[in-house]
Amino acid sequence: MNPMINFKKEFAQLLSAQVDGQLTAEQIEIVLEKPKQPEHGDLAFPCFSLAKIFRQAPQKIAAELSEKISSPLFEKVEVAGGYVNVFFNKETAALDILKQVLSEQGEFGRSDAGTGGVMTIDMSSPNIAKPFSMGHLRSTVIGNSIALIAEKSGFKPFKINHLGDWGTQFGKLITAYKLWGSEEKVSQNPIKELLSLYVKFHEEAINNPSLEDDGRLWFKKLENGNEEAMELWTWFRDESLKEFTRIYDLLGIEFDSSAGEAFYNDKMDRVIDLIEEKGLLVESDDAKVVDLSDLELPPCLIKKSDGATLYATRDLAAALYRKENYNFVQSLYVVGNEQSLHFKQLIAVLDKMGYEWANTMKHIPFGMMLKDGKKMSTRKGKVILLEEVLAESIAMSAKNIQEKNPNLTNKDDVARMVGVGAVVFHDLKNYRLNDIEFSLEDMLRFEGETGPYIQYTYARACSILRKGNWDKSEIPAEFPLSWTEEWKVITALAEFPEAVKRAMDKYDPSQIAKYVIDLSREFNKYYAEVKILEPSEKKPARLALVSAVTMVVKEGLRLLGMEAPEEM
RNA sequence: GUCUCAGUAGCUCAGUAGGAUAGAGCAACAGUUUCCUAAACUGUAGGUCGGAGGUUCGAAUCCUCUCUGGGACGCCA
Repeated sequence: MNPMINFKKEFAQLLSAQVDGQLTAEQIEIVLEKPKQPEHGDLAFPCFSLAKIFRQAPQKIAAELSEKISSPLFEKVEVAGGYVNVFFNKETAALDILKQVLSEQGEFGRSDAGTGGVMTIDMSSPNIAKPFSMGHLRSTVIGNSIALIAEKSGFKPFKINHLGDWGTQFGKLITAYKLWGSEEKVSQNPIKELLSLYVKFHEEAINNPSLEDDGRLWFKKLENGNEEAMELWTWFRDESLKEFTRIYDLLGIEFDSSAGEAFYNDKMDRVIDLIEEKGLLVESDDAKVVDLSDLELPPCLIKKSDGATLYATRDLAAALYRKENYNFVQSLYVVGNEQSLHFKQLIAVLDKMGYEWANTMKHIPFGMMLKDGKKMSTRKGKVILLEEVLAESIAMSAKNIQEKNPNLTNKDDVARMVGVGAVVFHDLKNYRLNDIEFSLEDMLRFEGETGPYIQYTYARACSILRKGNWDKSEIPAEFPLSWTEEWKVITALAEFPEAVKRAMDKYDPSQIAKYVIDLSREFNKYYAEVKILEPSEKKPARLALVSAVTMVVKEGLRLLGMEAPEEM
């Protein structure tokens, strides 16, 4: 239980008892707000809605209410404008919060809201034979963070890397390889060579449209198990996975399943049969579709005129497979914004098929990584490689360490944590749906609201604890403090559980990132203002506070998929 | 054309189940280290919240219209 909730509940109950039954404590709790200005206290009740009911000026109501509110939890109740503002008893509140954080440590903020239900998360899903681009980073880190937040919220996350290892693109690639490729070149530098073949295919296809037909033909052969096609496909796939694994290792991300699109090849007929059985399959221009016009959606294409399957068919098969094998209570798809229509159609088809669990599937869209204000296109070879960006970021971080802390023992490790952290945090700190204009300069900025800033805050706090010989298992029984300087840090700590809840409710890791920025800012101000290690009767309590900060910052970073170096 | 997402300080963004004086970071300028890591902190400057109506005691937040930009819209994924 979040300690702040006690204060909120107390205030709401006291108010409720004074309003002639016009508002319940629960209703009041919802409208209670945290004032923006610290001089307005810690919690405020706006009286405007009561003004109508009682036909009195809100200021007058507030004044009357304030006289009747008193509790040992509050040190002061004031009236300002139409608000009743209360100030918490800092000693009591601080003690409650610190004791809780220090005893729960990394468990602080955990909830059982998910009641152990399985949440599948379709994420990352890079395309085989294409480089791992900055675009895929978003799905990967957002999905990973949502999984961590879900676990903390009582779900059982199940991360699925739905590899793009099937589709017409492979027909195109095989065509291009047979025309212009060389085994030697591909072996030497697989991804780069395959990408340039893919790009060349699209360049040539502009003047030679029959290439597209060849591509489709080769894909058809692949679907029919043609030996040559299968051999090439397996080769391309293996080489790609090697590269992807290198990146996932760097990011510290693992999957519970890497069943890609090809995995569902033998599960397609059944889905199509099922759709047909329900009488949903309609023929249209030689293709098979499910009509969705009653929902004002374009029809969902199930089978092409040449009999080959499509993306939607595979996703339907995958949805069915996941429900049957994992029995999810929620199924998330962390996939770009531009595919919203596809997921609307997917859910609509499942709904029409009579699966009541269709509405437990959720598309978690995110904005695009833009280059010069435009979408990046693999076909035109306009991609930015994640691995190169990570390498630059790590190099930059190593350079900083060399300048600022040359005696650091595990330099390489820390450079990796900070370099990777900078890139991950940059991606997660803003609202998911915002487009991001790619800027290496922004990404490698290590000052201000950045990953390194948070990690630095953590390292500084750890340094103090080391010098103060703080034992983190020790929880002092009392803290003889007035808590004026530390009050903002303490309230920031108390807000962590709410940030986790918000992040879960909105499937939005940026809620955690923003929280961790706020907490770090408050701590850094405190650090600049108060000499924590200076001998004083307050020192043990201050160390306890610093210890609590390290625990929450570290846990916040963990939920974002980032590491926290104890020195940097 | 239809649908959809967005427009807040020079730049990047918070703030939206309506609430008090719209907040940060970067960039600019001025400071802070004999003292716990200056990847930090303090201060100055910077705004008709795209525009116009409307609802309301109260609107960046809700409704309508409008302008601008991104994206999607059947045989790619």
